Amino acid sequence: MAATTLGPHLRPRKQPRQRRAHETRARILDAARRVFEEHGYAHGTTNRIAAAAGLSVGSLYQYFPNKDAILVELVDAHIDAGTTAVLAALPADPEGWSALPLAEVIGPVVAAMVALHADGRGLHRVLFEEAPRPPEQLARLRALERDLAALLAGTLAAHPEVTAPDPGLAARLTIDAIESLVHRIATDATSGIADDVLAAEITRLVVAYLTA
Amino acid sequence: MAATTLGPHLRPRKQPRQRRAHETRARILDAARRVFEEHGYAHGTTNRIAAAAGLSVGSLYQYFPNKDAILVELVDAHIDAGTTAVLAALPADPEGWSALPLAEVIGPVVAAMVALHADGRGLHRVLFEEAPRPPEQLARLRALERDLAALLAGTLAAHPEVTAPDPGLAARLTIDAIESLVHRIATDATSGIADDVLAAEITRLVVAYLTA
DNA sequence: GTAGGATGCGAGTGATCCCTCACGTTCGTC
DNA sequence: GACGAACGTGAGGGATCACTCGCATCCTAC
Repeated sequence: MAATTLGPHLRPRKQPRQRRAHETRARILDAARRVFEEHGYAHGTTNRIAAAAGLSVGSLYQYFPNKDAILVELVDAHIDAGTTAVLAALPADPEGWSALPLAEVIGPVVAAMVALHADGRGLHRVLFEEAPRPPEQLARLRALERDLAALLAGTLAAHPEVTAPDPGLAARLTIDAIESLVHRIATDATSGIADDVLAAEITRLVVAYLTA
Repeated sequence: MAATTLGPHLRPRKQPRQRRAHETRARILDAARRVFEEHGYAHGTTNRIAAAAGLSVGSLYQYFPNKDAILVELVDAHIDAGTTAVLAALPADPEGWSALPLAEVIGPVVAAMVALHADGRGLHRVLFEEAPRPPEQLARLRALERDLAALLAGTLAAHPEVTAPDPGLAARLTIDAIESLVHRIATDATSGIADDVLAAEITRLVVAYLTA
């Protein structure tokens, strides 16, 4: 769960030494979340973030070398939360996956993903679509998805319910379908679809696809 | 297929009277596509667009009142192309949909969507994710999706193969799944999945979901 | 209590970008 | 060929924004 390896231009200026400083750092990240959600990336200015944190810009730049470093930290936190949530939702023993009905493997993962996006709906759009992300972070995301796809492909190949002829392709589409549907619908506040209904329906979709 | 109804701040300054002017307008839109694709929205400056079109900024602003008006026109064109492609891919007679195997209704639509995104991969990301879209245009997109979902829901309810208990929800998820999977994978140049394979697999996914 | 480092401040700098405007060039018409 | 309208030009105004720097204030160790 290591964070993105940062170039020097994205590393914090100095390490906080006093408790006050740690709190200030947290206040900045919190404020950034609110400001980005409300104003979007372009209009989420560092001055606005500092003001929302009850600070001056100068202080903000003591903790983050530039605006994008704040963004990278928010995205990294979200990726970590997602990874943790998915791993926690999976059965502990990978060998046991084949013994469980497919819906009981997929269902909790989808539910975890939906829950992860239930709050801060607008923020996710900003972090993952609107804002430019540094190549290093994109690479990290890609690697994570690749690992997850490989893990899933192995599981699918071994699972008796699965009929998909190409487990690799099926794994890729499964992950993309879950991610993009969750992002698209759970992120849309006007969808009018309850989170649990959405999770159940996405699970139905994926299981149907894999066992067709 | 009317374009987005534009506020006065998005309407063109004047109508082209000479053929040269029409060509200039087209050159600007063409250049904008290339520039947005290469530089993204924020760095796709009007000066760069004008230069890429072999013009000066002043001329650009004779045809478009501001930068966003160019973007609106590009997005509108893409929406229109998508609507046309989907309608053309559907069987002419809506009554006949129930008589056809579901895969033969869904398949051509998916193939049309994939083809629509095969070129200008990066551009779609800029137009539909990165760039801020005016509310009027968002409303138009939503309305289109709502109409399409209603149309599809009716078809699903009448189709003998379909087992989904809630056709409205199923229609919504079907459309979102197709759109978001196409956007995510067809748009990703590094995916390594051939367009026809992708279309076939998305079709499999949707049909499996609807007939599970 | 006091020295020195850590933290906080905010007006200002330089850069970028959208858009305008005063003027030159080309086209269509008679 | 000459006149007016359509079209094209590009330097620069005005605004915004990321980021800096010189200084004030607070904290901690001795």
